[in-house]
Formats: sequence, structure tokens, C-alpha cells
Amino acid sequence: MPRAPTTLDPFNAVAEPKRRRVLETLAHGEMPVNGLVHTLGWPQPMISKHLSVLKEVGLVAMRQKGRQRLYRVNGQRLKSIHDWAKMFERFWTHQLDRIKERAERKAREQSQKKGESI
Amino acid sequence: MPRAPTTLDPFNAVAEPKRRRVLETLAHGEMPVNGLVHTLGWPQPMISKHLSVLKEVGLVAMRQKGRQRLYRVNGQRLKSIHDWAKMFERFWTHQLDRIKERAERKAREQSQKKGESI
DNA sequence: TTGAAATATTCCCATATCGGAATATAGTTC
DNA sequence: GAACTATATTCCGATATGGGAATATTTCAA
Repeated sequence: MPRAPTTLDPFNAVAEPKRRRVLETLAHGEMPVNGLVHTLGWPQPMISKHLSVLKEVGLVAMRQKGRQRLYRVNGQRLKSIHDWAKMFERFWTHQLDRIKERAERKAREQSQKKGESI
Repeated sequence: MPRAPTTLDPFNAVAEPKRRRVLETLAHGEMPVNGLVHTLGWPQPMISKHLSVLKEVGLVAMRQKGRQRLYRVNGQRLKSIHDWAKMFERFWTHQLDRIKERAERKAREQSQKKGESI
């Protein structure tokens, strides 16, 4: 079984670093494809292909304006990633974890010393 | 060029749905490999392999206790995902966007009507 | 209608992946 | 040190991928 398709969900789509850069660029505001081409300096087909994936998973939305296609970030879909990560919030805010970690490190250093002296 | 390695960064590691489930399970607290095996009901080598990826990118940490290996979530690494997504926060909290979106939808409906009447 | 601009799609290929099965390794207990 | 427990690693094959190059499609303008 191969890896899950990039179009399976926002997590897979966002795994590709270049697609993250596209989103970051669009964070500045709605932009046509050529805007991204010039800002990022990548070949146009490459931009279009990445946009296609982002659009399929709903991370960006598009509207047509003349012969241009203006892409923009879709907040709701990005929120889903944010919400998922938020579920681990206590692991970086709670002071308790740092204390526990320090204790563990000390314990490890202790056993380390013991090992070295053998 | 194939897809970026899953061990490139937390984003790639977390793309795999099963690895997300492993992390969610570990959110309940430190747990040995067999704990995950019994909780998730997947083959042990599968759990070990996913843990290996998560560990390589630093999303989990491990400590040995007898013959068991206790895995736990690493908050700092998960925070990096949270922080990245947070950069788009205004796209789901800011009221302005919803207003703009509604205006755009209206405009689209308008041109839609025009098209239908032709 | 012909042309040009803006964007999307197709075809190709080298490659990392996930799962399954089997096996290897480390630590414990007797 | 033999048996056992807990976990990790290896080997395998099918598959979707991302980039490059070329090409197709859509839209406007003259």
C-alpha cells in the first residue's frame, strides 16, 4: 500500500513544503496564478498543479476574473489543522511537563554516569 | 522526484492518518508499545514502524523502563505545527473575511442570474 | 477570426512509501 | 544460559508522487 494520496485531507496536502509556501504567499491576500509565479519564481505548471491539490482539499478557494483566476486561502480548512494541533496544547504550555522532563533528564544523566564508570 | 520523505519534518510525519492516531493515543499519557498495540489493535511491527518515524522527526520521545519502551508526546515539535497554522488565524476569526465572502457570493449570484437569462 | 495572454492538463519516470510476513535484537527471569 | 517477553528491523511489492517538457484549454482583444 502506498502513501495516502495528497488529496486525502489538508494534512497530506500541507505535507509538501512547496504547498506550504504557496499558502504562506496567499496569506498576504488573494492573488492570480501569475502573481504566485512571479513571487515564488517557479514554473507556471508547477504552481497550477500545487494549486489544484490545495483546491481539491479545500485549503484554497478560487474565483474567476476575466482571464485570471484569483486564489485565496480558505480559513476554515486551515483551522482544522490548527484545532488538531491544539489538542496537544498542554504539552507545551503546562509547566508540569517541563518539570517532569527535567527530572527525567537528570535520571538519564545519572544512569549515563553509571554506565560510563563500568 | 518523489514525494518528500515522511521523516523530513513534522508536517510530513503527521500526514499519515495512522500516525495522527498514535499521537492522539499518546495524548492520554506516556505508554509502552504494547499499550498502543492493544489500544489501537494494529500489528506490533506496524506500531513500531510508525513510532520510529515519529521519533525521528521528534514528535515523540522515548525512555526505556526494563524491557518496555515508554513513548510520550513531544510538545515543542507539535507546537511548530500549531504555530504554522496560527499564522492564518485571521482567516477564520476575522469578521471582515466573512463579510467580504458574503459580498463575493452575492456578486457571483448576480452574474449567475445574468448568465441564466441569456 | 486570428492572435495572444492566462492557466490547466497530459505524459513520463525515478523514487520513497505502507503494509505484511518473517526474523532479529534486547532485557528479564529462572 | 535457556526460555520468554517486549520491541525493532528487514525484505518484499504495489502504488501515488513531484518535476520537466510539451501541449491543451479558456478568455479577451483587435
